[in-house]
Amino acid sequence: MARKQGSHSGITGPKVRDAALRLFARHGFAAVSMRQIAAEVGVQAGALYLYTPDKQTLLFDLMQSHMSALLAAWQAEPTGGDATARLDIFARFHIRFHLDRPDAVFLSGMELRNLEPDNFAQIERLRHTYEDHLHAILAEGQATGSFAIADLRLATMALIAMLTGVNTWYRTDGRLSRDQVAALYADMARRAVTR
Amino acid sequence: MARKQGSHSGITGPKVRDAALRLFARHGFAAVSMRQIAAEVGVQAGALYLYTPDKQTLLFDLMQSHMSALLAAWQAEPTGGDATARLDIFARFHIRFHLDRPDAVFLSGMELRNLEPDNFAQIERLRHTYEDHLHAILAEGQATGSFAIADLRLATMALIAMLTGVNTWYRTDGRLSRDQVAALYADMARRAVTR
DNA sequence: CCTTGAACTGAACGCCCGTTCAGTTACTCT
DNA sequence: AGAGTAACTGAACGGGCGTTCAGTTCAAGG
Repeated sequence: MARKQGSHSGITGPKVRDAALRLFARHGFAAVSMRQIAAEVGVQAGALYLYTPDKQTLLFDLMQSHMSALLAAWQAEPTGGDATARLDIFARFHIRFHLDRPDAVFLSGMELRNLEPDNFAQIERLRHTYEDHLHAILAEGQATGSFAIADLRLATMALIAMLTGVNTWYRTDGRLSRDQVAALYADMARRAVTR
Repeated sequence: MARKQGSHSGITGPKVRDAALRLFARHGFAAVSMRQIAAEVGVQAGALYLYTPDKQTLLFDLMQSHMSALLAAWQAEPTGGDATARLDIFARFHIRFHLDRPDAVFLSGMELRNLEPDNFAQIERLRHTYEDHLHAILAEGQATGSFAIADLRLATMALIAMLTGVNTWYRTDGRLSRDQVAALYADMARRAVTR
C-alpha cells in the first residue's frame, strides 16, 4: 500500500510534529522511538524522514518553534506604562502563555541536554533574549525607584523560575482559573521586588 | 579475569550509585545504558546486577535517597522563632541543600516520568511531605498576620519553584557565593508573601 | 488516457539495549 | 592446605533502535 487518498503532506507534517511534541514531553526524547511517533501519526517509520532529516532535528525544530513563538507573542503585548505595570503585564503574559502550551514548555525546559552543541547554543540564545526582556523591566524599575532589588540578574532568574513553575502543578480542572493564577503570580512577583 | 584484589562490594556499590547519578543527571535516564555506567565504574555490565535488581530500581533508589536526605536534613534544622524567621531558615536551608547536590536535584526533578507508577507515588509522597513543611510556615505566618497570602497552596508552589530554580543558573565560579545567594533568595521569598 | 511525481510501504542495514548465567578468580576461614 | 564464597567476566539472549531505499500506490496535469 502507499498513500490512501488526496495530498497529505500539509496534514501529515503537522501531525508528525504534534505527535513528537506530545510523546517527547510525556516520556522524554531518548525514550521515544521514531516507530512510536510514526504509529501515533498512522504511518510507517520511514515516512517520517519526508518531514525531518533526523530525530535530533525534529527535537530542535520543536524547541526553536516554541522559543520563537514565545518571543513573537511577547512582542505583540502592549508596551506602555511604568515598570510596575510592565512587570504585571509580563507576569500575566508569561503565566498564560506557558499554561497554554505545557508540552512545549516541558520539552524546552527538560531536553536541552539532548541537543547537539550548535543547536543548544541557538536555543540558549533565544532563552537569554527572553530573559533580557524581564531584566530590562526590573532594571528600569530599579532606576526609577519602583523596585528595590539587591541583585538584578538573580532577581530575573528567580522570577522566571517562580512563574514557569506554574506548569508543574496547575491542572485545568483545578479550583483556580488560568487568569486567577496569572493574577496571583503577578502579585507575588511584584511584591518580591518591591520595597 | 575476575576481581583483582581485596573485598570490593563496599567500594563498588557506592561507585555504581555515584556513576549512575552523574550520568543520569547529565544525559537522562533513558539515554544512559548500563554498559556506560559499568564502564565509568570500571566493571562489566553484568556486575552491576550484584548491586541493583534492575535499571529502574537504580533510578528509584537514587531519588528515594535524595528525598529522604532532604527531609532528614530539614528535621535537623533549628525550629524556633516566628513565621518570618522560620521562612528565612527554610529558604536558606533549601538553597544551600540544593546547591550542594545539583545532580540529585536535577535527577529528582526531571526523571519522575521515568518511574513506574508505584515508585512515582512514593517519591511524590516524599515531595509532598517536604512542601507541607513550607506550607505550614506560610499558614502560621498568615494566621499571625506576618504574611498576607492570597492563596496558600499557590504561594507554597511558587516559592519552592523560585528557590529550586537556583540550580539552573548558579555556577560555583560565579560572582556570588553560596551564602550570598541563599540570603538574596530568602529576602525575595519573604517579600513575596509579606504585606 | 497516459505520464509524472508526491506520499508512503515494508524490508533490510548494522548496532546497541537490559538482563542472565556458567565459569573464573582471589580472598577468607578453618 | 583445602574448602567455600564474594566479586566479577565474557558471552549470549531476544529485541528494539535510527536510518535508508527500492518499490508501490494514487491524485493530478497535459
